[in-house]
Amino acid sequence: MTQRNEKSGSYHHGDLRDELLQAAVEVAAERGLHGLSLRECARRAGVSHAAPYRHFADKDALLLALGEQGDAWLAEAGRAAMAGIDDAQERLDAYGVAYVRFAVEHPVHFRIMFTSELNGPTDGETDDGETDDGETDDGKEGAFDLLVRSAAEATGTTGEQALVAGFASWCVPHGLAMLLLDGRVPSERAATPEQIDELSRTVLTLWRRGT
Amino acid sequence: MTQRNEKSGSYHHGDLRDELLQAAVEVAAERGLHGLSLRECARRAGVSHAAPYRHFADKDALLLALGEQGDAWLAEAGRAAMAGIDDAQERLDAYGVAYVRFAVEHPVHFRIMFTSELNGPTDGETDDGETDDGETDDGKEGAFDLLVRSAAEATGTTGEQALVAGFASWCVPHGLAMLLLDGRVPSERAATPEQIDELSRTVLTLWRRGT
DNA sequence: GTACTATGTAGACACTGTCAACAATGATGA
DNA sequence: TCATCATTGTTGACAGTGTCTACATAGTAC
Repeated sequence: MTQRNEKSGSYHHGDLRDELLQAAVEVAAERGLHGLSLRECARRAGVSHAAPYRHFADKDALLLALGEQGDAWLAEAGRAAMAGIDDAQERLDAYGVAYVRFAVEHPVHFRIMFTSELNGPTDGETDDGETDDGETDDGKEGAFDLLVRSAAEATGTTGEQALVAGFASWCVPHGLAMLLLDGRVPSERAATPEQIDELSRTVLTLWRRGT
Repeated sequence: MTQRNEKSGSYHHGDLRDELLQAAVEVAAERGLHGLSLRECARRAGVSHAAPYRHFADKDALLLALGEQGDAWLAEAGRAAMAGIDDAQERLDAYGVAYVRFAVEHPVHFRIMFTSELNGPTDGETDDGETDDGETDDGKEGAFDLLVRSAAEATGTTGEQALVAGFASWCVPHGLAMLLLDGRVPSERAATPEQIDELSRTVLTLWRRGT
C-alpha cells in the first residue's frame, strides 16, 4: 500500500521512482491509460508536480519503464509456467495460459507493453529493419525464444518455419488477452481466474485441433 | 444538401462532422492516438476550437463515432470476404485474412475499436451483464454471429460450444492484427499486403496442416 | 419580413506536460 | 569540522488541451 506516514517530513523521498511507477499503475487502473497524468502520480506520491522529472525524462519514459517492468514479469511468468514440462505441446499451452493470466492480472502493464506509439508513428512504416533484429534486451525476447523453441519442437520444424510457428503460438494467447482486456468476453465466462485459465486452455486446444 | 464546395468563405461548414472524423484519423495516424486533440482536428477542418462540440458531446464521443464507423466497415469486409464460400473452414480463414487486412489498412479505426476505456474503467469489473448481451447495433455483432455460425458449422458444434469456437476463431486474427499494428512482426515479413495475407493464412492454418 | 433552430465563434477556466531557476539534502574530501 | 558539489525536490511559468458559457450568424418555416 501507499504508506507515507514517515517520509512526509523529509525533503528527500527515498524511493520516489518506484512509488511513481506504482502510482501510475493505480491511476491508469482507475481512469484508464489516457487518463493518466504525471501530476496526479506526483500528487499521490506526495511530491511536487515537477519532481517526476528527476526520475523520468518525460511521460513516455515513465510508461516505457512500466513496459519494461511488464516485459520482465511476463518473461519470468512464461519461464516459470514452462519450467519442468517435457512435452512441447503442453509447454506451449502452459505458456499461453500464463500469458493470458498475466494480461488479466496486470492489465495496465500489458496494455502499455503493446501500445507502441512510444517509439514511432502508428503505422510502423519506419524502416526499423536492422536495429530491431539484433541482440535484444533479454526480457520478452528471452521468453519469445523459448516459445519459438517449443513451437519448433512441437511442429517438428526449424529455422524460418519454426519462427513462424512460434509467432503463431503467440497470436492466440495475445488475441485472447486483448479481447479479455477489452471486455469482449461475456463476464459470466471470465469472472474468476479459474474460468479464465479454462477458457485459455479451451481456445488454445480448439485452435490446434481445430476441426 | 452538401453544396459547400467553397467552404472557406461561408460561415457554415456544411459537412463538418465527417471532416472532423477524417481529420481525427489523419492526426492519429501522424501523432498516435494519445497525440490526437480536438483542437487540432478543428484547426485542420478550418473551424474554431469549440466547433466540434456542435457535433460531438466530447472527445470520447468522436472516438466512439470512429469506432462505430470501423465496426461497420469491418463487418462489411468480413461479410464480403465470406460471401460465396461454401466450405465453413475456408470461410473462417477468409474472415481471418480479411480481419487482419482491415486492421492493417485502418490501424487508427482498429485501435480505437479495441481500446475500451470509452465505456468504463480498464478492468471491466463493472456489472454490465444485462445491457450488453441483448439486441445489439448490428455492426460487429453481425459479423461475430456470422463467425460463430461458421465456426459451429466447421466444428460441428452448437450452442455453448459453438460460441466458444467462434470466439476462438476470433482470437487468432485479432492477436495477429494487434501484433502487426504494434510492430512485433519483422518488417521484411509484413511489408506488402500480399505478405500480410500470406502470413495470416499461414498462422490460421498452421496447426491444421501441421499435424 | 420575423421567429426559431442549427451551427459557428470568442473567451474563459482548470488541468496538463515541460522547462528554468532556486533550495534542501547527503556525500566527499581538505 | 567544514566547504564543495551532485542529487533530488520545489516554485513559478508557459503553451496546449478539454470543455463550458455567452454570443453571432446562417438557413428555414411561418
